Amino acid sequence: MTVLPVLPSAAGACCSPVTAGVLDDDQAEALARTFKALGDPNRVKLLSIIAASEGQEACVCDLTEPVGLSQPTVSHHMKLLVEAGLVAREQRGRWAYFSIVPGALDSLAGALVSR
Amino acid sequence: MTVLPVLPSAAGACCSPVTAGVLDDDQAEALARTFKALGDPNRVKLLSIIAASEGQEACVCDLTEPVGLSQPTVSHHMKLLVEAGLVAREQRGRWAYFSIVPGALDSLAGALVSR
DNA sequence: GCGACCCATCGACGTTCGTCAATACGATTC
DNA sequence: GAATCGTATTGACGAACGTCGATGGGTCGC
Repeated sequence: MTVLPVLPSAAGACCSPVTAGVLDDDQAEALARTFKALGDPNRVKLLSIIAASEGQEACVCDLTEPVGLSQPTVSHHMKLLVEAGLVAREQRGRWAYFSIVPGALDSLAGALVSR
Repeated sequence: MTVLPVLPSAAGACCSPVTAGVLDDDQAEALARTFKALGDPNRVKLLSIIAASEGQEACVCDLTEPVGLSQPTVSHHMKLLVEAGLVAREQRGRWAYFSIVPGALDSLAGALVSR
């Protein structure tokens, strides 16, 4: 099926910049949840590795070695990135391919820009 | 003294987008440190309150009530935002005024944009 | 100088996070 | 079906985080 868990948080975040008025609790929490997913060096690095890979996708086996973490730990980080709506997971055969959700980072950047 | 701890992280982050290749450990850690500062709903809200205030600045006394936290907790959050280079602290009389560092959020957004 | 005021720091507490080894699950191959 | 491979989940542990009350340290007005 590969249904993408596109969170309403990301959609809501794109239209309410931090500097455009006082955010309500839901908006602030949605934004913080996404930023928290980027609040770990290994997850940031994982994201950049995927973006720099062939066809913007990579499997866990490609990610374990560059970050120097165990396979379960990488799988855990990837789960968080998927739940944050930043990365999509697609099962092909016995490999799981991860790719960056198009526009996810851009909409997040839109929540930071002053105008 | 009011020396602003302008972190090299912010400067480094502006020129190395996540999607422009595999980040090295220092770049990833610098980015993650900034994102972690935004990984709490109350800090995101504090940031928006400051941005929406008169003259883009506010004192702790203005911030305590909107977020519903105690004064020491707000002070703690503000310290983290200052250390992340997102907010500047200026002591005027017995009040401490906080303001958003110009361009800080924009450069952070630049680290997210795909191009 | 003495209160009153605003803010930062300290110590403490419960919660969440990052990590791993061990194990379980699903798909492929024989 | 059995063995193998890639990945996810579980359980456990120490570390870091968010929060508060209590306290300390400047600054202003009396």
